[in-house]
This record gives sequence, C-alpha cells and structure tokens, in this order.
Amino acid sequence: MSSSSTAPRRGEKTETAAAKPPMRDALVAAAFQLFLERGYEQTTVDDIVALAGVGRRSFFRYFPSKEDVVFPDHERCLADVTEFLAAGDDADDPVLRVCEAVRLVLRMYTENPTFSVQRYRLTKKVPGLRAYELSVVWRYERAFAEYLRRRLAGRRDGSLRADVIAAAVAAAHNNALRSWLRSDGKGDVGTEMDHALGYVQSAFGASPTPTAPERADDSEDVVVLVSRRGAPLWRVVQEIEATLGRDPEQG
Amino acid sequence: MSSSSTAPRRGEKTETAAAKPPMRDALVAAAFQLFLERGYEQTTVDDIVALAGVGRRSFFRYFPSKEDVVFPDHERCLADVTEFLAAGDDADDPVLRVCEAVRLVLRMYTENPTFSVQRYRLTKKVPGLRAYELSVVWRYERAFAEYLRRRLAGRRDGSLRADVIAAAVAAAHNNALRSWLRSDGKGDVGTEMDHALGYVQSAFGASPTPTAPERADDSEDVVVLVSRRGAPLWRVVQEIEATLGRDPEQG
DNA sequence: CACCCGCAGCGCACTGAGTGCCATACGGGA
DNA sequence: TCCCGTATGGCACTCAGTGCGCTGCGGGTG
Repeated sequence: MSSSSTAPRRGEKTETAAAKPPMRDALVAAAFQLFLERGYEQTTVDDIVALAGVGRRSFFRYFPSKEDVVFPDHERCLADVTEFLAAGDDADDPVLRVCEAVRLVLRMYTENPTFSVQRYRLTKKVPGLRAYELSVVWRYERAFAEYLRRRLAGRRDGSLRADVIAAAVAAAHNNALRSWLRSDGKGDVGTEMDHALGYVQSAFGASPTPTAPERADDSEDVVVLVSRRGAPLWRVVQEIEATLGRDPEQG
Repeated sequence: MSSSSTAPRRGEKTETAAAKPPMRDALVAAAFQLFLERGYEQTTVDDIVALAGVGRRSFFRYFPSKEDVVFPDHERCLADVTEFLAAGDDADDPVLRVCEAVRLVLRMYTENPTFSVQRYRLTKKVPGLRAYELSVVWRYERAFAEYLRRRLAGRRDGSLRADVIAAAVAAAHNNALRSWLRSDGKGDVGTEMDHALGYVQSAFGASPTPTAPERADDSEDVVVLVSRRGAPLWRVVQEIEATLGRDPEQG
C-alpha cells in the first residue's frame, strides 16, 4: 500500500533493506487490506494488529487513533508545507506562494495514486472518516491562513483576506483533487489544478502565471475597472484596491 | 443556557408552560454547567445525566454523541439554510443569495450571545470539539456549494466556482464571527459581516450592495480592467468575465 | 565478561463512549 | 377495562483509547 505492500512477519528482525519503520507500514497495509474487504467500521483495531502480527498497544504508539492510520502521511506533508511557507522570500507574491504550497499537498496524493483513490472511496463512504479528513485539511488551510496573515499584516483587512484566500485556495485544490480521484486517478491533475488555482488568483488579483510569465511583452500596467450602475465611489476605489491586491497606504 | 436555564427536576410532569422538549434543554443546561466548571473531557456523560436527573440512555436518544450536546441548534439552522436556498428565485444573484443565507447562521449565534461565547471558549480549548465544529461548518459550506452548483450549472467552471465561492463566503463569515466571539459578543457583528461579505462579493464580481444600491445615479456601466505586465490576452478576457461574474456564452 | 541502561514492543486492566434489547410507566382511544 | 404507542430507565455488551509494568534486545562501559 504505502511503500512496503506486504506485512513483514513478526519475528523477522532487521529486514534486508528499505523500510525504516516496518511496523508502521505493516499496520497501514494490514489496516487497508481489512478496510477494503470488510469496511472501516466493521474492522476493529484488534483485527488489524492480529493481521499485522503485532501487539495492540503498538498500534496506538504509531497512530494516536484508528482514523490516523487512514492518513499516514499527512503529518509529514503538513510539516513540509509549513516549512516551505516559512522559507519563503518576502519578495514573492503571497498568494502565489500559497498556490505553490498547495501543490506539495497535491504531490503527496499523486505519488501514490492507487492508495489515494482507495482512501478516497473509503472516506466517501464513512462519515467518521470524512469528518477526520476535514480536520486534516483544515490544518493545511490554517497553515496557509497564518502565512498569509503574516504577509498581509498591516494591510487593510489583512486577517480577513488571509482567511478568505486560504479557504479559496484550499477549495480550488480540493475541487481539482476530488475530480481526479473520482476518475480513479486518470487524467492530468496538474493542469486541472493550475486551472483551478488560476481562477482563484484571478479573483484575488494575482497575476496568474508569475513564475513563467508566458510571452511577457513590455507593455505597462493598464488599469481598467468594471463599475456597475449605482456603485458608489468608495466601491470603485475598493474594487481597484482589491484587484491590485494591495492597499493605497502600502506600496 | 438555551431558553430554559434551570434543569427541571425529574418527576415534574408536564411543566406549567414553555419548553417543548424539557429533557433536551435540561441536558444541554446540565452539560454546559459541568463543561464550564470542570472542562469537557473531564465531564462524562454519566455526570451529565446524573445532574440532569435522567437516565443515561436518554442522553443518546437526544444527542447522537457527546459532542452534539455542544451544538444543539445547528441541525435546525442547517435545515433553515437549506430551505432558504431552495426557496430562492432564479432571478437574484446566486452569490448574494448565499451571503443572505450565511446571515441566517450568524443570527443563530447572535440570538444567544452568552451561550455562543461560552461555546466558543470551549471549542477553542478542546481539539475534539474543534474537529466536530469543523464538520458542522462543513455542512453549511456544502449547502452553499450545492446551491451554487445548481445555479452555475452550464457555465464554464461552474463546479469550481461553486466550491470556491462557497468556501470564501464561509471563511468570511467565520472571520467576522470569530472576531465577534473573541470580543465576548460585544460590538456590531452585522456591520463586520457585511464588510467581510462585501470583500468576497467584490472578489467574485457581485455588486456589493444590491438590495439597497446606495445613491444609484444614472451612470452607465463603465468597464475598467487591471492587467499586469505580461498578461496574455486570454487572461484579460478571463479577468473581464470573472469581474462581470458571467460567461460570454450566457447572458 | 559482567553489568547496566535505554528502547521497543507486549500484556493487562481500566475508563468511557456508544448500542441493542427489554422492562416499565404514562396517556389516549376502543 | 383492555390495548397500544410513545417516552424513558436499566442493563449488558463492544470497542476505542490509556496507564503501567514487564520483557527482551542491543550497545556501551567498567
């Protein structure tokens, strides 16, 4: 399932090579085998440890709860995302930085398509797992929001913008990811993700292709604005600010 | 706490007036009393039913889980929101409709400020409750997204837009609500919520004050657009479409 | 070599949430 | 008076999760 697909039998000491934590992987493999053939709720932790040939207590040393075994790599991924955001340069666009960060999450899914699809089917059926996945996804969103809050600190509505943009990016990611998972991992997620994130960026006024400004010519910024009938002046101003993604008092 | 603040003693039959489900309210009151004085995890269901003077089995007849007693009115509110969205006219702006719907949720909080603030403090401290609240909030977001998906069906990126806008509206709501809850329920949530939702509307191209177009003069629509250096033509077109909130092939 | 120490896993017993089943009490209608 | 539907209480059970102490192994040190 995840790297080591066969559960090493108990008693084998120091496997030939690979698998740093054999026990952990064995538990994940055993758990998914049972989840897929009987269902999540019909599988007890005792069943899992019996199949894996380990003690019950060991399960809870590797996974704080039964739900955690379904998301064995999110903890690591969240750390990667946090680190990536912390290492960012203050020069680059915050929204783009978050969009790049969310691709790290996508990569975690695409690295193991069959595993991801199986998990998706599982979480779709079991309400408890859906709720748990929600709390997992929420932590990514919090990481995005906190990063944006730092970067937008001092700007008008910085906190609000941070929350909304983080939510929008996460939603776009989930939309593209779910579409890919529904199609059993076939198709080009990357392009779909780019498209979804491009929509978010356009909504929040970041240039859509910054890292590779396709066919950048030498034209200056052109300001055009859409105002509806009856929109008061302050709204027009706010619209410009929102589109520019910055406040008048700050560069 | 919620309507009936004192727990009716067991044995009293058919209270004088008010309180349709006395048992339910008594359980909520007893639960919060204990949660506040000992903490959530330090309170067992047995403690709650003992204080309320009812049988343990009755607790789980009214609340599917211990967590549910913390959010006693969300089920009703979710039904209200769903009904409100279903009853919508096809003429009005979908984004605005969702913004109105989210105000129903806000109202549920503001109807009982002290209760809401207490619950906020509780959920902030207890990770399990935060996770549960997440799944509750997620159901509102799903209701928004499904409504938007229906309304945006056929338009380009309809599903994507629905998800992203729903997430943005929910995030704006949460931002304003949390700010209000942090300040112990003081201050004008309504205005803050309007401001937050206005930001979302401006980002997704809805006119910010549609129900009351303040100072509507007779000016025609003016199209202005912000294009960055190097943005290709298709991006400019997409920007216009996004700002207008509709597709060229549709009205 | 003997000793000690730390780590990884194991076993056991316990708490507490959640469920199924049945008994009971109340109230209304035939 | 009997019957029946509903609301509640009580009991026993499963299972997730925890605390504690035991064991065995490997590695360092005298």
